[in-house]
Amino acid sequence: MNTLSYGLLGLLARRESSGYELMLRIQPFWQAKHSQIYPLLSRMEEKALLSSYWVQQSDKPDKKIYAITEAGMDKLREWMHQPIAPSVNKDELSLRTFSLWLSEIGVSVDIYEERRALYVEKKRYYESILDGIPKQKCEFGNKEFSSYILATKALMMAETELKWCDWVLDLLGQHSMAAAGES
Amino acid sequence: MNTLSYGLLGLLARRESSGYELMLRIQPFWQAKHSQIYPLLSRMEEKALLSSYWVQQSDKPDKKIYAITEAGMDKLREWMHQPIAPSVNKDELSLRTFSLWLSEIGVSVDIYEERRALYVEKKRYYESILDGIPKQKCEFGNKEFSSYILATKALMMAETELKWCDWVLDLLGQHSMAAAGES
DNA sequence: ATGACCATGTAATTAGTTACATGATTTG
DNA sequence: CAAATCATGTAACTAATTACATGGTCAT
Repeated sequence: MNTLSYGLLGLLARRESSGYELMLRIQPFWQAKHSQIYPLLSRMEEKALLSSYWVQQSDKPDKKIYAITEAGMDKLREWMHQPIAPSVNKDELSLRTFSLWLSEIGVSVDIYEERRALYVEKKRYYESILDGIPKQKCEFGNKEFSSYILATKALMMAETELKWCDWVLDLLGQHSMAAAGES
Repeated sequence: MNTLSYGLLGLLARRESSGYELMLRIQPFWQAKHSQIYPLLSRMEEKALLSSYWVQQSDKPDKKIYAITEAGMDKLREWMHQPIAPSVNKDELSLRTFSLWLSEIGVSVDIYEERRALYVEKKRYYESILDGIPKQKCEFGNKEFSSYILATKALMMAETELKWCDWVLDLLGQHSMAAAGES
């Protein structure tokens, strides 16, 4: 049982979902493709941590709905007492930034403008998520509490990254102006 | 050539290093173990992107120093014009937080206290890194500029995560007090 | 003496991506 | 009419981790 499996159990402990839906639901926390999730769900069902049934749909393809079993809930509760691995971040932009001295300023500006737009979008997304969470339920013990603090974190992080992009773009702008003044 | 390889080229474009040192230097941007880096370096040397020589040491084990070749620099410069992949973040704490409603409050407090300590340490680390960068060199075009903006980002992110931990711990504290008042 | 740091490497396994395969419906 | 969304799955490959293997120095 890897971390992703426990993540899927956690999602299914809230509500049953299709593999496709689970793939979408887990994206904010753990980026995994459907080709990794489908075989995992099969193996978890073999171990009786999940059960499933097919739902016929007329307009869309049929779907297989997974639900967590009591054995699955036990596994999930067990996991809650295990040590937590430190986060793994793999950001190509950081590696690229490290070699920025090899780039022209115009190319650099484009890079951070692009990232900036991404974080503006992300910020809007998490703001809308937070709007959808009823605040009176945001207390420890409720499922909404988790969603609330996670969405808040994602929003805070997006805001910080956005601020950083703006700051970098400002530094790059200053440099361009100084270069223009010198010529 | 994967992203990690280009990251290693970027590090070596600044200064030559041993595999062990590269493993340490790349950690802030890309978490990779020595067992992944050593074979990669070998393959990059085979492709003539790197050259190497052994340095005898008396007190410590001998080491193999890698340097980037002109072909390696060309590859690196080429990469600078390629599209940048979005960042991948895999944080077990997020998955765990999602299932927090299954935990007791004491266990939850411990989890965020632990993470808090980690970010306090991280904040201190990046503050010391920033102290070590001469500010007059922090302009676009210098190698120091990259280090400066990357360390600033890491500091900003650590501060945000720290703020979030404090906020969560405050919410958990409020809950404990409310529970005590009710009893 | 126990563990951490330095230093390099390989072998076995698991995790994750890309590509293949299918096919209807909706939106621009 | 092209692209995106919904929906499931497998096959081939690459990336990454864990474990094995060695061995000296230094600090607690």
